[in-house]
Parts: sequence; structure tokens; C-alpha cells
Amino acid sequence: MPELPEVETVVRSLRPALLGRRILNAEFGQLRVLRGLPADTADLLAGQKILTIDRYGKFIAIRLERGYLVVHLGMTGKLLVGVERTKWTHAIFTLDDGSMIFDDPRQFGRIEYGAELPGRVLALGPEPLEVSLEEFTRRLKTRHSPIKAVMLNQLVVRGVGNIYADEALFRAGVRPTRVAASLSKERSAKIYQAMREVLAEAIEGRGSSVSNYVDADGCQGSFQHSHRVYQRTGEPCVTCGTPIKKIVVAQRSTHYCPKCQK
DNA sequence: GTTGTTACCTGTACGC
DNA sequence: TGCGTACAGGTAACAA
Repeated sequence: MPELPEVETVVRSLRPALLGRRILNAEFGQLRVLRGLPADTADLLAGQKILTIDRYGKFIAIRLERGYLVVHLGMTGKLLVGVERTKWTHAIFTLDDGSMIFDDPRQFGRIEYGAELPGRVLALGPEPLEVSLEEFTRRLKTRHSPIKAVMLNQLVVRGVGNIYADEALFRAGVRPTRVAASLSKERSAKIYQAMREVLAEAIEGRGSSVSNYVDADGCQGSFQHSHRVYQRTGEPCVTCGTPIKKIVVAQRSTHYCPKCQK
């Protein structure tokens, strides 16, 4: 499932294929991923040049000459360049050189278009790789939920999902159920450091390919081989050998070492 | 404003 | 082999 490192990898692989290209034609299906997309969207897009492609947390913002095409990959969404449509294709963009499709079997993804970036994208928390330690700590201090739930809250920091929350908390030695506001300055700093470390390493590894994630060129990531707790239930902790435990926090499966994480 | 719960959706894994 | 069921989880909407 695409989180910050996977979306970053997709954005990086989209840029060479899309920047400077012009959209000649757009075709949309009728599925829920296009909910709220005005009927004349295809007409509005036609003729527009792709100026920039940026990432806001897990959102992809494709800036055109007169607006923004904003894509969220959800759980199984994919933006692919230069491939034929499949039975899960919900949008096809024909370019002056090449093409791009949006595929999404589970239909948790979204595509929208507007003159400006949507307000809820602008309202997201800061990027975890850009936020300062002071700001991060301040944001945790006001939250009275389990730290895992707080890390998943995109208004606190944007882009962290289930995999990297578990991995960061393992590296920080903090139990996912700890209430964020009760964490000491030192422990918050450890989480901050671990979160940035694991995200940077995952970007380096071009993301984690669990479920069906691939980048815009159809390539898999490699960071799934570096997971220390995520989906390793019952396997020995890489540090102490204690079996990794799985619980539910914030309605999400949560993996941790009961000995290393206090 | 914050927190918790539920719906959405379908491919995959598993048990029988 | 085929069927039924549980599970996976990001976001939005809603309730408390």
C-alpha cells in the first residue's frame, strides 16, 4: 500500500515521462474513484501542459496550466505510463508523447481536478522529512491518543502510514499504545529520528512492495525486505529474539516487539 | 477541536 | 478443485 516513500517513488518515476507533455485527451470511467469529478473535466484537461509533479503526503499533485490534477492512490491505486488499459483502469490520459492510466482494483484511490489545490490537502500536517524536532514534539504533546494513531493522523504529519509507523516505533523502542502526550522529550526525539530514518531508507529502496505496489514504470520496491516488525507476527525480533506481537491500534494491525518496545 | 467508529472495496490466503 | 470467509487498510463521514 502506497505511503510516503512509495508515492515519492511514483512521483520521481512519473516526472521524466510527463513533465512538459501536453494532455491531448482524457477518458474517465464511472466508478467511485472519480466521485465529484465534473462531467466536463476531460474537456477542461484537453490541451493543457503538465508543468510540475509534486507530492503532498500521500497525495500526488500534477500542476497544469490552468489547474491541478490531484491523485490519491488509496490502497491499490497505480499511475502507469505507456501501458495498455486493464479491467481496473478508471482513467486514461493520452499525451502528445505517450500515455498514462490510473488503475485501482479496490477503488480506494481518488482523482480530482480543480483550479487550486483542495483545501484538505493544504490543511495536512507538515512533511515528516521537513518538520523540525521542536514542531514535531509540540504536535505530539497535544494528542491524547496512542502514538501509533497519532502518527497515522495526516493532520499531525503527512505521509506516514501503517507500515512506517510500526517500523519507526520499533526503531525508537516505543510501544505503539503509549499515549503521545505522555511521552518524554527524549522519547519523542527518538520517534522523530526513527521516523525520518526509516522513511529516508525506504525512499532509497524505492518503497515497499506489499500488496500490488509498483512505480509508474511497473517496477517493484525493495524495502519490504528490510521490515523489522511489519507483517512479521510470531517471527523473532531482530534485536532480542522475542516473537513479534500483533495487536489492533486505531483499527489497524500493529506489529511490535513486547520486549524492546516499552 | 479531539477522538473513536464505520463504510467503502476486492484480491488474496486459508480452511474445509 | 471449488466454495465460503476473514483479512488487508487510507480516507471521509459521522457520532460522542
